[in-house]
Amino acid sequence: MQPSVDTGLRRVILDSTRHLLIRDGYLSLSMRKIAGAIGYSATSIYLHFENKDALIHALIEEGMDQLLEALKAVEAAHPADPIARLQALCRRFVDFGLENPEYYEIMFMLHPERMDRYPAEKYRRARRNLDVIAATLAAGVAQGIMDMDDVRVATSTIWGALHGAVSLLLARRVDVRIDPDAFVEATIAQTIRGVLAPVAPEVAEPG
Amino acid sequence: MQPSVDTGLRRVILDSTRHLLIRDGYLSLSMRKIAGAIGYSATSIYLHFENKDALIHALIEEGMDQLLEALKAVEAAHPADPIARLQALCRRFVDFGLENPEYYEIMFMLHPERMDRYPAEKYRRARRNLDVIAATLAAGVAQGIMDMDDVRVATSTIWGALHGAVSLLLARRVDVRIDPDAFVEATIAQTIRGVLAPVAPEVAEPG
DNA sequence: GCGTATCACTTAACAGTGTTAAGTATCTTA
DNA sequence: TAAGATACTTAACACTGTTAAGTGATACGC
Repeated sequence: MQPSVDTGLRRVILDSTRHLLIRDGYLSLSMRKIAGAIGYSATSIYLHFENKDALIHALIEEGMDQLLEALKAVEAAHPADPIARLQALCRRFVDFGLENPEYYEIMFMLHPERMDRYPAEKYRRARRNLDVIAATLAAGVAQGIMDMDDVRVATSTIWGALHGAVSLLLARRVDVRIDPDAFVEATIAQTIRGVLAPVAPEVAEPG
Repeated sequence: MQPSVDTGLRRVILDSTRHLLIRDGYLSLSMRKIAGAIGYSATSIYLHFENKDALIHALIEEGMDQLLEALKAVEAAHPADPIARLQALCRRFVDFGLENPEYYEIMFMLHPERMDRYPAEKYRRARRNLDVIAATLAAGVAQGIMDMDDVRVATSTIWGALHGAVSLLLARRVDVRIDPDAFVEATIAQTIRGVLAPVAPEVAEPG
């Protein structure tokens, strides 16, 4: 589909588009604007990307990889305690969204219909991020400190809760009288609580 | 701003726009398309609405009122038990989103920047929906069967979790191997669990 | 060296968008 | 009957993504 040889311009387009996206937002991102920024005609972009959606897809992939890297780092930093790891993963996900709002928007807030149907292969790429959470939940269940009906479903509900919090914050839909940090804290706390195993009632705590 | 006398055309525009929105989606909604549907020129719409955003705002208000009505009905159906009421409210919210995806999209998934700044008065209108949840939480706390640091924050986190679930489902971002109903069930269950008061440990259950 | 093909790009254009300025009937009122 | 308001229209502007056709340079086979 794309020319197998990377002429260099493809890379330039990607970098420039990312820059414009972060600076001006997705809404004002146009092919002609990108073209102007790189000093080429708008149609030259079509020599390197099938259409605008394909260009955005490429950026989404970059964002997914970036997020995965961040989550992997968190995972490595908390090898022992799945609860602490889950908490740190949640926080990192939320922070990623709040720190990269334009990236988060194209990654998670655009409809597949609005985008050209997001190809299955790229869905898989996105799902790798969830796998980090799923692995943490599985570890928690294995250690007996977490409890849930289905790890896969729980992974998605956690993701949903975090995504809801991030997208409401980004859209400035949360009541201004509520401190955003408190909102995030409460969301994560509720998320963690939802998967904790109930304290074993028959065994008295030592001391 | 708008002519104080409702000429009738304003109402026709609103009805036709709602119809087109539901049938074809927000993405393909254009002023000329609306104009064609009502048999007037596109510019005639501007005699009744300041711009496209104002027209969408009017539909959002309708949607908010519709949702409020639904939530109020749920509230009335569960006057005694705040937990059952909260559960029913959550389900009704999710169902509203899934049953009215196009409405839900303009109501909750459009950015305020993307829209003309959503006027404060209308934010208040939207917030009335949350007040129903907040009142239920307050009732639960008063009865000692719910527990949370801050009712307002908890209201928003619940809303966030539900909104996350709905928007992921609408965007078809949830793993296809996961049953949507199970996903919704788990989300609501987790949401409820997050606000329940811990079972008093010193009092043994009867039997 | 010559002709041809290919590559990387351009210009021009199409069909669409929201929106504004100016024009035109019709109906009301002094 | 003249003036003015009302409710609409047409034409146009500046933008959008995208495609078809054209251009100039470079590479390649003979």
